[in-house]
Amino acid sequence: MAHASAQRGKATRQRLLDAAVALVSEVGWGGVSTRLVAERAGVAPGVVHYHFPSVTDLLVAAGLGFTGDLLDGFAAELAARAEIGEGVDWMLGELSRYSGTDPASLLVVEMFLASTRVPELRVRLREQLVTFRARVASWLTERGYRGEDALGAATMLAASVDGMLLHRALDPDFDLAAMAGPLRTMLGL
Amino acid sequence: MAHASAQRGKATRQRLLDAAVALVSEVGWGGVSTRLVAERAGVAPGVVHYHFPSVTDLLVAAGLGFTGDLLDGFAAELAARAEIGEGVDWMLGELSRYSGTDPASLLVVEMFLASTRVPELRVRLREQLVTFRARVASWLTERGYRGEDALGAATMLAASVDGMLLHRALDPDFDLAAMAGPLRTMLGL
DNA sequence: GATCGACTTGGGCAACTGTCCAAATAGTAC
DNA sequence: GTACTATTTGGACAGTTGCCCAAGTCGATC
Repeated sequence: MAHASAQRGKATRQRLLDAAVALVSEVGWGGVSTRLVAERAGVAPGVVHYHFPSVTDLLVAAGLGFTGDLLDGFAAELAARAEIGEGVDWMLGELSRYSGTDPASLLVVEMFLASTRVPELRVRLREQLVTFRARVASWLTERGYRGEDALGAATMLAASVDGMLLHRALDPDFDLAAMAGPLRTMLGL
Repeated sequence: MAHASAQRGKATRQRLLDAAVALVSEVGWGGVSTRLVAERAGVAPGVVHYHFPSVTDLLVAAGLGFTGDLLDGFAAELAARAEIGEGVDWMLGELSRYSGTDPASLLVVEMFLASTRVPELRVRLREQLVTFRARVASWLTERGYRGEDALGAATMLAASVDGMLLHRALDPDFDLAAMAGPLRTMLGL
């Protein structure tokens, strides 16, 4: 092999990314420090700036990796449903697994917020979102969506999901089941 | 008068609250420091801890004051509309004034996020939200909402609004007008 | 053996943080 | 004048921050 140290380096880099994902959820985007992420990854503080130009760069890379995987998985699951109603049911079931205060939800909201202050993050997160909306829209169309604007409905759907997560974080009694009616009505079911 | 200094004190306190509201939007909840907020308010750093036990207490008080006023105004405007359709139109028009990256929107999202780590903030912000949802639900009912669960619809509506703000922050091309269709359908119009 | 490259270490640096507090200020009451 | 209260000042304190870097480790190659 080329260099064994290069392989170890890749592994270290990945551990830093994983640690960053976990820590953004726990202490917030701005609460992740060089030493904290290094300790969590089990490496010396200096390693962080060897693998990444700055702490922000590490957080951007880690966050985008996470949301990219999340959206891909979400779109793939939707694609596996033969009817829109089935998809909505699956979606609400899936949504119930995210309390709004779980690590994944917190990371997503942190990224929305950080993207207003980190231009590169905003651009790339937007790309992921635009792609996702398009995939949902074509899924709707292929399943016989009867409304005029499938992309509009997909956009509304994606925004609603994040809004519900946001409100669920605040309100443990948030009635997710009660959302099924309005959601189905919105999609013409 | 009792004490002129007490009156000056109240004014200073208010300037600190105003400065905190502005700064949370600009630099984020975690980015507001003692000296930064003092400088913005035009006072010495020590004043902050004279009027508030901690910087967090200042931020909580400032944020809750802002969202309380915002939700009150929003509910009052809705109440002034005779029909649900009118209310939705007004809402979308109002929403277009919030880009998602404007100070008010950013403050709201910052508060959602901070509330996951500041218990007192979560409890009181939730109270404001629950009250707001109830006001919207009774507004819907009084205007002849035909669905089964007005509170569910109000909850979905409030969550959707915040979700749209979140997504609009990321995507300047977010088509608000295209949301009118799905929204009206959701409310049975 | 020696040499090379990639990676890792741990400490140094200036700048910043929240909180505290002795001292100063100023308006009110006697 | 003195006494009292409320507010304000600016510096002190220990702790943390991002980033940097000389020195070190370690496996691969000659």
